Amino acid sequence: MARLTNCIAMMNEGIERVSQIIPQMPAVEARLCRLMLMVGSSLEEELEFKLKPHKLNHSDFLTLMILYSRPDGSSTPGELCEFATQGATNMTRITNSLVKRGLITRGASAEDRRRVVIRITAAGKRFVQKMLPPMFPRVGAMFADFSDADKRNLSRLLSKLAHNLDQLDPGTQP
Amino acid sequence: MARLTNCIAMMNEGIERVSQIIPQMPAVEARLCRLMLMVGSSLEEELEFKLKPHKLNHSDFLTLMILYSRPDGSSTPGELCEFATQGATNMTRITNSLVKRGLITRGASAEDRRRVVIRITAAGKRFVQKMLPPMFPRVGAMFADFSDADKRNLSRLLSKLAHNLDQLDPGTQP
DNA sequence: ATATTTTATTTCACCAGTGAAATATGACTT
DNA sequence: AAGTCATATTTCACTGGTGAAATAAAATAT
Repeated sequence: MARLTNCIAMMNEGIERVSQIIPQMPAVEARLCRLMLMVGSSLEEELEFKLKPHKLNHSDFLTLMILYSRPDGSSTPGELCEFATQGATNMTRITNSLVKRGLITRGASAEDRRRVVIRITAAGKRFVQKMLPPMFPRVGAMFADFSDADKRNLSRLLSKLAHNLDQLDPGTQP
Repeated sequence: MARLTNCIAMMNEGIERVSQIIPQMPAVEARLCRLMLMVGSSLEEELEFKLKPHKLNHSDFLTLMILYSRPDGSSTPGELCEFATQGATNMTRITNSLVKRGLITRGASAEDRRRVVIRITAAGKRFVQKMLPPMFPRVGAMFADFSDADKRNLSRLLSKLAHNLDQLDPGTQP
């Protein structure tokens, strides 16, 4: 049975009831937030499902993909934290785990001894090149009935929301 | 500085580079997925930020809100798991924590002794009614520059994606 | 040249979440 | 009536994530 759409229907009912009790609640916006969070959770679950056979989780995968996408295949824990929206603590743990699997290496920085240089290995690159293609059909299938205009619209609306979230964020205000 | 939009820019570059190495990658769809995940993460962070003064996390809040929105203010752990997309293990922990704070109660079911009835308390209702209004301005601000058509479009596209995810999900296929 | 502040990463102890197993109960089959 | 299977929840041991503190190094101020 259709779980996510069911949950969405129940969420709609719940928001409807709460907005009757608290009429000043911005129900349309609250509902959009909730919908975003639910779809996001489901996307994450779908990604973790695809990664499971490779014994990777989302964070491992993202870290590896960031390194793979770099021209020189390297970065630092600090940069990886920023790109992957992870804490330093956790990036240490993630990189430890990937080093252990021989997918990346950890080295000293020539210009700053505080820094660590993380680099994807040849085995890591092969691992990514092997892992990605089987994921493509399901990624395509998620948007099977989206027109080009739909995709552009979704992109525009999400980017706009991202910009608004940046304006709000207390953590990044100067 | 604008963190999320910066990460998005870097993600765009990364996807561009990977799609040059692996031309058969559905880059548009991969980018939309990644964008969804990033915006979702940021929404979650924004929500956790709003909840922090109340010493609640997202799961506690959602569980409490589901109970608050029910006509009779009650549910079972099994139902709560379904609505909140949580495991049974974690729902035990979440409900234990909310019981401890006096926001909900745990009782026996009259018709099925395997079941537990979770009910929001008067204190829990007051807590919700006090907690929600200060959240409204920032919820509204997230969509400050969205037209009504934008909101309807976002809703339509997310619902469509949700439906596609349900079609894909191996966990719920009959 | 020295002291102070800032930055980068790791370690530690903890929190939120999970899968497997245990327990109790209800439904179904024989 | 008894046995088997399914359901609901909790417990246990673990994983992935966090904030605070520790450590080392670089930048800045004096």
